[in-house]
Amino acid sequence: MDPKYQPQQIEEKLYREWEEKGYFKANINKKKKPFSIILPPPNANADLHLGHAMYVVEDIMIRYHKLLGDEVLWLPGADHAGFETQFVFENHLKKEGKSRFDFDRDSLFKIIWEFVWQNRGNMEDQLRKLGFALDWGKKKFSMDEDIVKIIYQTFKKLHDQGLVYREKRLVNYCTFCGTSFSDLEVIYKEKISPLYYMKYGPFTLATTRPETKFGDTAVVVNPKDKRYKKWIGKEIEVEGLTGKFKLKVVSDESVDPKFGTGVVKVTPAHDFTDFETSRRHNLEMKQVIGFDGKLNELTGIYQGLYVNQARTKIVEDLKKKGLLVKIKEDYKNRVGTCYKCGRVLEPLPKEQWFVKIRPLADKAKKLVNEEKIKIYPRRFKKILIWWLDNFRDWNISRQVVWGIRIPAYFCQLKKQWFIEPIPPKRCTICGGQDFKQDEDTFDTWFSSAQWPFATLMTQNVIASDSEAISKKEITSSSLTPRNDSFFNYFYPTTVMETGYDILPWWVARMIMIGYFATGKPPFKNIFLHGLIRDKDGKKMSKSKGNVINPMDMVDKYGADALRSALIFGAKEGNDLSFSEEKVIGMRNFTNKIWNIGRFIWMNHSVIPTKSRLAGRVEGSKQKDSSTPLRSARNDTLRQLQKEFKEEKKKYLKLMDSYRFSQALGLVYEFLWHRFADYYIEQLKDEVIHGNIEALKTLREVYLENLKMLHPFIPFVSDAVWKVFKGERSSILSEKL
RNA sequence: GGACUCGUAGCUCAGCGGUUUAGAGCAUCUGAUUUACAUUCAGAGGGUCAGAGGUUCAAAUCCUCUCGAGUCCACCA
Repeated sequence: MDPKYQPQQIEEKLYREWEEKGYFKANINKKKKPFSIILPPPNANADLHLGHAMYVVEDIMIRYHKLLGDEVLWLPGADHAGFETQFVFENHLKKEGKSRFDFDRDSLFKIIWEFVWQNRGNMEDQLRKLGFALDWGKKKFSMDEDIVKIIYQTFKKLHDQGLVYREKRLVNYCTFCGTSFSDLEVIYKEKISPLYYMKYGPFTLATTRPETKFGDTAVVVNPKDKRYKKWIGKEIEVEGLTGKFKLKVVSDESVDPKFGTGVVKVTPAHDFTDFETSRRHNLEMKQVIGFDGKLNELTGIYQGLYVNQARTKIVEDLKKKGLLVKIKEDYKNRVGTCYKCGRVLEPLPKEQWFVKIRPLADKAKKLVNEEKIKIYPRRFKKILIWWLDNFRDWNISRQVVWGIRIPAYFCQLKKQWFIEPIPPKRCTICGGQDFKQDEDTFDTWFSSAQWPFATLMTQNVIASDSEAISKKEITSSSLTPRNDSFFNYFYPTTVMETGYDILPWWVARMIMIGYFATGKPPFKNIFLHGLIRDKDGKKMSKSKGNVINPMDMVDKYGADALRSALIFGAKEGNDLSFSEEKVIGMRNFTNKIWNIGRFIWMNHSVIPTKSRLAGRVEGSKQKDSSTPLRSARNDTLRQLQKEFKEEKKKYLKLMDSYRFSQALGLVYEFLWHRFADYYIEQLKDEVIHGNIEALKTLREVYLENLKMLHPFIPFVSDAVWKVFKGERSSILSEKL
């Protein structure tokens, strides 16, 4: 054994061995308890960041349950990450002086596919470097043919049950990125938006968006507002920039009489509140801004101007015409922006596919309330329920090429949509050839929402017992004969572990869609971890320059050090502060583990000889073999065994209640400051003089602790284990 | 406006199903070593546990309020 633990010489080789010997392979074993986790699939084309390294929490659970003797599955995969990936790719194109408009749909898809495949291997190698006990043979990609087939079946099932519908509605649309989003993708930013008070027929009203006035189809006031009561139901004539026009005055509770002048113009095509108002009052919708972000032909001389340009010009013209009363320049409001490019989003009316959330969310809520799905830390239960109560219908259409194309077809003859999971040869509606597939792709989260069951349903694993083989199950839609025994054994999965930041995006939707598709919750437990911050508790970001690359840490200090730095002293579910110093501290810990082993091994492997003894004893105090001391040593041994017993009991309790940080802290404290600093120091001379009893006790307690530490620091623990138990042994075939 | 998290040693944080002198890592200071490990060991300094009430024999821990930091959500036109 080297005097120093050198992870660089051990980790890669050891991981390869684990993989080759099949320690990570899951099978169907009805004699064992199944324990399964589906890895939250990283983007296929990106490198891992520290957030991904937090999957170490999952590896801890996986390895711990392996040690408990469960049949364990940790299933890896990658996500195509639709719009995200296309956005990255477009930036890449920009560097070459090109844009997405230089390609037709098919060739754009093809070059993005190639781009993704070129960048794909990195992520998997990085997960290996972190030591994750993933069952690589079962990895899936969200665009695998069989996965897509399942996504399509679910979509059809939702549609058949009236839970998917197509409707023209206001959606958040980024005119730069060229796609719509769901509510969740919108980032609201506080901005200074001058509030313009303008003359509007007999009224004065306040607006931040004068350029939308061409799309106004009514004026609304509060029904209780005495000032305007007499106008309700009447029609007014308004002098505008492009001539006179007439509008109805309606009343609606949503209007706050105290805001502005208490009169609001209604622009149903370009404002969410107004859209709702228009539905309540049956108002016409008039779109004056196009998907290119420019004003359209309904705006007269303003046609062709971008929204911001138009606003400036319209304000000038209003001034000239004497229609502008005043401007509140310092007015602040919140504006929806694109989460990728940061530009202001435009609410625009568009026909899209929506998932009807209410029935799905209600069922999901029941599962959570009845603890069919448990969530840790507990406080997130309330947050999850809040989301399930407040979700609105989910727009799943994206105008992005890189994605899973929606299997919806439009019959040109009957002007109707139909859904087919398999590309149809003929129109389902009229039997003819005249139909066209929807150009749009699914929101990535629509496929992610199906990840747990989709990945398990597409495994070709057959049960080892003949009973299961003879009972080949066929899917309800009978598209593909499928062996469901693997799915049945591992689903619902045991734990879904991910960051709390994607609770509504992913976790909630997996519950809703997973339960809909399978009649079971996709997982029994949810465990949420926090976000990683820098050593001053600040968010890591490229612009701040405080980003730490996890792979650098692995190269410098070893995967074990990085892993334990992410766990040690961090409260589950809370953000944690991370620094290189912390990794160094944990590297010292791995070295300590190594050296404790080295000490025991050195004495263990060398049978004490007289000359050796003489060499050692010379210069020391020479009192070790006297009888009173011997019995004192025996007391020490008993004390050690007692202390270890308590430690292990506490450890199991902590591990079982997901308090990994405390479990690691416990073993850290015990092994370093009790076992090494105290017990080894006490027994050192004894051991060197060949006290077999003392050595045996130290060895046993140490090896037990190695097993306990293995989930946290798999490399060094197994490396030392092999020294003691032989090259062909591994903690991975041990039991706690 | 709603919800949540946090305010504990110089810094970053544990501890919070209540109980002896409140902990860790890093940092600081003093000392040790022909050594399993200097990626080490022994020891020291450093905290009225944000503040104020309350419950209790007993509170950093439970309850209420106040102040401060941060996060998420919400149709202020």
